[in-house]
Amino acid sequence: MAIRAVTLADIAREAGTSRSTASRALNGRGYVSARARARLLAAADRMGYVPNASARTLKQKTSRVVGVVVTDLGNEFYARLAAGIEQTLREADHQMVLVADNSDSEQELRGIRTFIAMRAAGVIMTPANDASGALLARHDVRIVEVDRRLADVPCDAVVIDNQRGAQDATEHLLELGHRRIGILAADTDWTTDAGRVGGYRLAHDQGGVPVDERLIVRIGFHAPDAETKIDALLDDGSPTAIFAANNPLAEAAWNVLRRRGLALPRDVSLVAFDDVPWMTMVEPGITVIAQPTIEMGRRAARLLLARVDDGVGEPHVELLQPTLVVRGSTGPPRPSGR
Amino acid sequence: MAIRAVTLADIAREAGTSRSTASRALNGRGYVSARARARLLAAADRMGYVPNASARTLKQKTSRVVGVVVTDLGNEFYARLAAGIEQTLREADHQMVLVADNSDSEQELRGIRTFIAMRAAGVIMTPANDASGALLARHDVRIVEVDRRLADVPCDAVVIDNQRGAQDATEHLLELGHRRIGILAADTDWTTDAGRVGGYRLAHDQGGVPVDERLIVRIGFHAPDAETKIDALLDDGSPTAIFAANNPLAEAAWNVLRRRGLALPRDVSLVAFDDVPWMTMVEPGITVIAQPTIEMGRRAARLLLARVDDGVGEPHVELLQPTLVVRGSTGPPRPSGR
DNA sequence: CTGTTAGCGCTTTCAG
DNA sequence: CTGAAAGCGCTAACAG
Repeated sequence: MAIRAVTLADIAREAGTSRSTASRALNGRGYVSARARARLLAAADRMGYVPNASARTLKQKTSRVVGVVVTDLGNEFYARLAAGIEQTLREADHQMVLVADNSDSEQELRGIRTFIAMRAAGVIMTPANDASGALLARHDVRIVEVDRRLADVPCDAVVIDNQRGAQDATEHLLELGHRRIGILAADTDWTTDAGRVGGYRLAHDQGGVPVDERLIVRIGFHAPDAETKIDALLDDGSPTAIFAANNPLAEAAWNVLRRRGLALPRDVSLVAFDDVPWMTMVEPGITVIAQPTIEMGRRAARLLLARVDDGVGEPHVELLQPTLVVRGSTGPPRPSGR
Repeated sequence: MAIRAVTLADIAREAGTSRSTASRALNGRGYVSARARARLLAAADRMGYVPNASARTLKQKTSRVVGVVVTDLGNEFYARLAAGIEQTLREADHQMVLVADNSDSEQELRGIRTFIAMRAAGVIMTPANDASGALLARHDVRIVEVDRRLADVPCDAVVIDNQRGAQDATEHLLELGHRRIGILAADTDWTTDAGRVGGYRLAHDQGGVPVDERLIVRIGFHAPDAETKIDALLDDGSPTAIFAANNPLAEAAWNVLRRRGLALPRDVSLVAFDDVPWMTMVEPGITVIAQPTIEMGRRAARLLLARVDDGVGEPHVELLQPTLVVRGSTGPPRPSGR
């Protein structure tokens, strides 16, 4: 239909001005007489003018695109993070180009390169690779890390207090009388898992309860054998409670417990890190360490936007506090022991 | 750090060739001697060359960006759709810029304009506004509609057979003996809701069961009064079964039933359109019309990619079949009646 | 096989 | 307040 896209030159000609004046009028910067502006605006509207973002980006050496990389869009947690980011970016008239990396460094790096190629205004990521930060910094693109920290260059971040949350969860269990608490954590070197395992240990230390290392189970992301490992924990570790340090592991644990016919909390107590919908719907509801996921996304976006405006400066790190929500899945251990 | 981004000219100079030759070497199209190519590639690598996407887009009048607009990223269904799209796009070395429109025409149009500005290779959307299609067509950008159809211009689409699914759900209930089946559908003019309500009616017609219009309840997206309307249905319509035509409505219905202490399926049967994780975790599990959501996203992306390569031609519409999965939430109505 | 040339559409000094 | 001019980085004829 459209023989040729309408350009600034077209509307300038139509309104009888130069391209420069047209540019000023349509962007609202620089002096333009009211009359000229009105004619230009009318012409643009009439001709259905849509500015060419590439041309502008080429000239200005920066775009309104923000690159976002998350681990897995199919995981409710990351989906909500992305939802918060998108919302805030949209309100600020920026665009989100979203890449999932399945926690694979190579995928992440490819995404990052694309963002550099697009002259992204900035990048928000749940990092998987500490080299990405340096690459981005070298190309002068701003970074905000969210959920976890990894970059070996200073950058903004918004994270949850993982240690505090895990400590709360563990103390809650300890107070109920549990002495053999299994912990299920992802098999990564991420700050999230380190913090959560750390909080678990700390609570034990402070409570004077020794930690049996067999109770600490690391399970890879998307590992097919998650349930097997949980079964093994149950068989060999005799835990009276389980702390699942992320929502897929909580789901796996819950499924194993159900399959084995173990009643919550009578036979085993369960606490999860990260609250997702099913946890309030099952009976009993799951006790959780809730995190403000969408809000984390929003804040990450705001931090990035601020950084883009203000340029360099001290890194801002926002540490949000998680909340222990006690529901029915936790209770005292069986008096009998085992 | 980087004083100035390294450009094609830099690496051409470094390798002692012209920019054109460098361009050919790095893109692998056109003749380049093996020696020149090797030198160029080495130089690019050494200097950390990242091509400038805007410059390329400006020249070629098209990018590798695909615009995607979904209704609500916070809804599991749309998140999975996006996940499937992203995965396929990534494998084909394209980028997804993702916008949520909250089923608001104005938001959608803004997104669309952005995509046009970016010279997107194409757009995939769960449409909310029939004007978007025309606008995109005018600017010569390819469209794939997913989940529902709306555009007033011919375009590719991948949708589920809503009528078939709803008919299956309703027949299942009818066969169990239900005669008063409530249906909860979104308050839209979308093909999804029309198809689902249509299938519900059709099953009744074919079964020779009259439909009481009071049993058909339309509830706006994100309506705060969803539960109120469901309560009203229960109070005034005396349904023995409820068919929730999308997953948020299923969740709302389930919550209302639980609050009122109604047992599934003894007091009321429940069927949902769209299978999400909680539906297998609650007790009893929810009988659903399952749709291959991630696969729908993948197919939409493949369709778009094919369209971008092949240019114009007959619209391809993929109609996927949903599956009835019977779980515990459906059973015969109470013999007593009410 | 390679280099020259000519833009793509926009913004931004800089004179007027 | 406005226009002329230059150029962002890349690609695509085209002529050698």
